[in-house]
Amino acid sequence: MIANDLLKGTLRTIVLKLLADNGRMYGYEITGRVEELSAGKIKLTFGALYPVLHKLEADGHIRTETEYIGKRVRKYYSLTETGRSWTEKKVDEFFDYVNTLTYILNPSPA
Amino acid sequence: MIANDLLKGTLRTIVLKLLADNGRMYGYEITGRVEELSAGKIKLTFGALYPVLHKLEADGHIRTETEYIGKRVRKYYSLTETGRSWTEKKVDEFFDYVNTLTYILNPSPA
DNA sequence: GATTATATATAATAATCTTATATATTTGTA
DNA sequence: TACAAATATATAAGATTATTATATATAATC
Repeated sequence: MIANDLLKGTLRTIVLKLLADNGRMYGYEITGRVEELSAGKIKLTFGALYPVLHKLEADGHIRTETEYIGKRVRKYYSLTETGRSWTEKKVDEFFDYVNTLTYILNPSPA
Repeated sequence: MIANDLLKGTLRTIVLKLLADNGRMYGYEITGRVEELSAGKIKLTFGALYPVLHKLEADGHIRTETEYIGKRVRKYYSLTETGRSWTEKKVDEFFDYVNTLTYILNPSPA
């Protein structure tokens, strides 16, 4: 498992990108997908996920639909229009930051 | 300037790596070097830097020497033995995390 | 003489993540 | 059929970490 302090700041971007790629997802599904895609290296806990989802919704980046599977409520999250363009921006920012840091952290830069 | 939320979790690693590459540095110098190496994209503020330096010192990863330049005190920070190996570990962890996230955030993964 | 750059540092606040807790349904197994 | 495990939501207390504001002082430049 990767040192979790690195997750900070990128969690939101991960969630946004997953929704962009998969249309709509529910919370439990998201944590599972992250664990799967990261080969178990990233564990996204609910205590971190739900505040992020609620914040994104409050900011208008995602919307929710509630469905019943039997008697159980399932809450689907999907991107809004603004959320979609914001996701692109966030992903670009991440790679931009990685390029900068790669330069700084590269083995013995002359 | 890069969205600063990405700085979280990596600030400590940046500081450690700079000290590994430059032997010893003082606070003001570190902020300048980060701005220089990142072409102004990363602004490391003092309010963030000093708590990190003091924490690293308290944890035994760095040590300090005080010198007088005229009447002005200058405090140099340098890595300890444990700090040096810890730096390598932290840098490796960063690149490991980047690889994982690059996979997740890559444009439309099938 | 005034401003800018150099140099340290703390405190209040905000944002974000971890860990613990609560609740309830569905499925699989012994 | 009873129990455990998996599915599914969510909040709250606490810890960590960064932002912004503030304080202090010297050296250099205009």
